[in-house]
Amino acid sequence: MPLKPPNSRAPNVTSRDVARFLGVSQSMVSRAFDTNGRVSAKNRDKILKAAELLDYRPNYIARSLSTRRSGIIAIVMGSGGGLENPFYADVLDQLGAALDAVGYRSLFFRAPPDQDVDEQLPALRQYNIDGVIVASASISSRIAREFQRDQRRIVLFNRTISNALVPSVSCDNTAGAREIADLLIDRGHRRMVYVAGPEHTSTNRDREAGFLARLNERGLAPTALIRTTRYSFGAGVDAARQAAGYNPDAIFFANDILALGGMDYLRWERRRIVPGQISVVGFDDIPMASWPAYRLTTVRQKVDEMVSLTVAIITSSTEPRTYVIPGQLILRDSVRP
Amino acid sequence: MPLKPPNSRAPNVTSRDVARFLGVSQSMVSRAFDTNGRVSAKNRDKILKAAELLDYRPNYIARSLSTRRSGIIAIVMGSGGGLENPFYADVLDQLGAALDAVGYRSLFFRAPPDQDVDEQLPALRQYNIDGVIVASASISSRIAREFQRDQRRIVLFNRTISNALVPSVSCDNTAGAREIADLLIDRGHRRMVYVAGPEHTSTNRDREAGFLARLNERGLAPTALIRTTRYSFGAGVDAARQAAGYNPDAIFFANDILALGGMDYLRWERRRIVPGQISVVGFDDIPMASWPAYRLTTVRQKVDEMVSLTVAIITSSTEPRTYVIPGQLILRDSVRP
DNA sequence: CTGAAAGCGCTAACAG
DNA sequence: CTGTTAGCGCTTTCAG
Repeated sequence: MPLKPPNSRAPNVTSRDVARFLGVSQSMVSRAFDTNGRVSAKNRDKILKAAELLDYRPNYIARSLSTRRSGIIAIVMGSGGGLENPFYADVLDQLGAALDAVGYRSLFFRAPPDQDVDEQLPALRQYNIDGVIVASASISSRIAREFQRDQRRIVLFNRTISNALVPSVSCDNTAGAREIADLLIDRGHRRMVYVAGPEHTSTNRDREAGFLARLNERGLAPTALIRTTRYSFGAGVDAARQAAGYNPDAIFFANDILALGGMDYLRWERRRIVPGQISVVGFDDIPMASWPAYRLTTVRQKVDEMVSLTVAIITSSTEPRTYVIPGQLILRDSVRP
Repeated sequence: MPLKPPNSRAPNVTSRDVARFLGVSQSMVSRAFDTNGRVSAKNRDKILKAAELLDYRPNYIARSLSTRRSGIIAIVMGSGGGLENPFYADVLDQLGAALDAVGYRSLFFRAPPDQDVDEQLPALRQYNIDGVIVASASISSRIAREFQRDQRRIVLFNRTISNALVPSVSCDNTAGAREIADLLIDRGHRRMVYVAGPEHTSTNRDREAGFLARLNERGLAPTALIRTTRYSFGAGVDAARQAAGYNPDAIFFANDILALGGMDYLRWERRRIVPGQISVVGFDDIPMASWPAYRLTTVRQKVDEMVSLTVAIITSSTEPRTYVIPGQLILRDSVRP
């Protein structure tokens, strides 16, 4: 706990105050706030009214101390590849809203760049977190299991762990990438380069594998494979610069933000016509992908579906296992007809 | 607290366990974890080691119950005008990081669209929140004061309340807008329209007032003033469509995301050359503003400075008052030379 | 259905 | 410096 002056008495109204006010026992007040606490309808009513009158609200901290639950879900994101990617800003926004809707609060954690969240998780225990959603960051299965053993829910968002058993929901990155391979080949491209995202991310692994596998199945190989170390606009322009050296007729970027950077580089630095001279494709379908200046062809991740599932797992209203949601190819104007 | 099964005993190791293990008192263990608790160096050492050995960590919930502090700061954003504006994604990211750095955690709250956060604040009390940062949402001064009286810190980020006394840090929106007025006039524009953001936001009020005032001082008046109801790309294109009817030679949008939408509309729907036929200006300097496809002239908000100040107020390491940080005019290519 | 009593795990006087 | 003793505000047996 940080640097804080001692506390001055700002006495809150407690359940005991309400009890005294009404001349009933404190535990009855407690029960009145429990949906299935045994209290006569009449008394519950009386208590709820008095509570309102006295401006009483149950203190979650105290409740949490005895129940070992907090009503709080932690959302963990890497600080590299987190909010700086608009896709995850959207994910965070939607997750927060969905969690809110079922009565949970979200505690927002950031994992240090290029480090998994193993360090952070034990700390979460200190807050009696009910569950954690790990998005855009990785975690070891050992830590994950340990967490689960503690009756805490965990779900990986767009991440998977080799050793299964820890539930996850992600986009079908492999299939999406395969579709893109087909699209590009069918449109007559033969000099294709793949711009990979950070190596340790499972999204990149799957997209890369899917794309390459499909190329191979159709008797082709990528002209080059370029690696970036982060998902950012800047990394996209750097990658495109390198890619340009191979004189490609199409570039598939591991995600949209990379693709946008690449596209801008090609158009404004190299004066290339997209898609006239070169096609570019991304993945995610972030808002900017549909902006008129880009009209990027991409694969949409169905975030709303993914979010509902994630929250359903957290609330135990669906089976905790691996879910893979198909993406949706969005044809716009960055690939030649 | 949401729907959750009862809890199964997953007994945590407590300070008492450590005490017993070492044959010292439980309170000594507690003190050992308090930076200025009176414990002999030797004993503290022993305790810290034993704690590590037993994998003991202080339970923040229990601590919070007795200290009435939580080490948690709430960040409140409106769901309209929150994360969907990249500016606030960045703010959230930086606030989170800065808070982390001083040992605080951030609880993320969203205010329902077009509603102030008055409803939410009392709920925060239930979590023993140490403070709250209100960004992109409004709050009544009554509620704010009540919160402060409770020894809780509050700071408004880019929002101000007529009745001062609640600390805030914001960009000098008025001055920034005046600079833009000067820029546009100096570059010879005479048919200028202002595209306003949502009426109830203080950022918009100040930008609008500054722009109009400066125009007036220089003997000019806007050709039109168009109102939007949200800060979004889509709202920007709609506004530009209306603006086009007035045949303006420059449009100042209340913020960047609006401006980007407007620019794309003008270029791709109306085939206008920016800035050849029409100039456009925004405010904020979000990452996309510098993308080659846009090169938007705008006023940069110094987010890092604003964030440091905000956190400093929260940690009481600086005087809680109104801070106004000057913005910085960023000249790019969307205004004619 | 209702009340009394015993904690949840920690901090904070208060003596020694 | 160290141990003892009360709570923080709520949930949860357990009797009645």
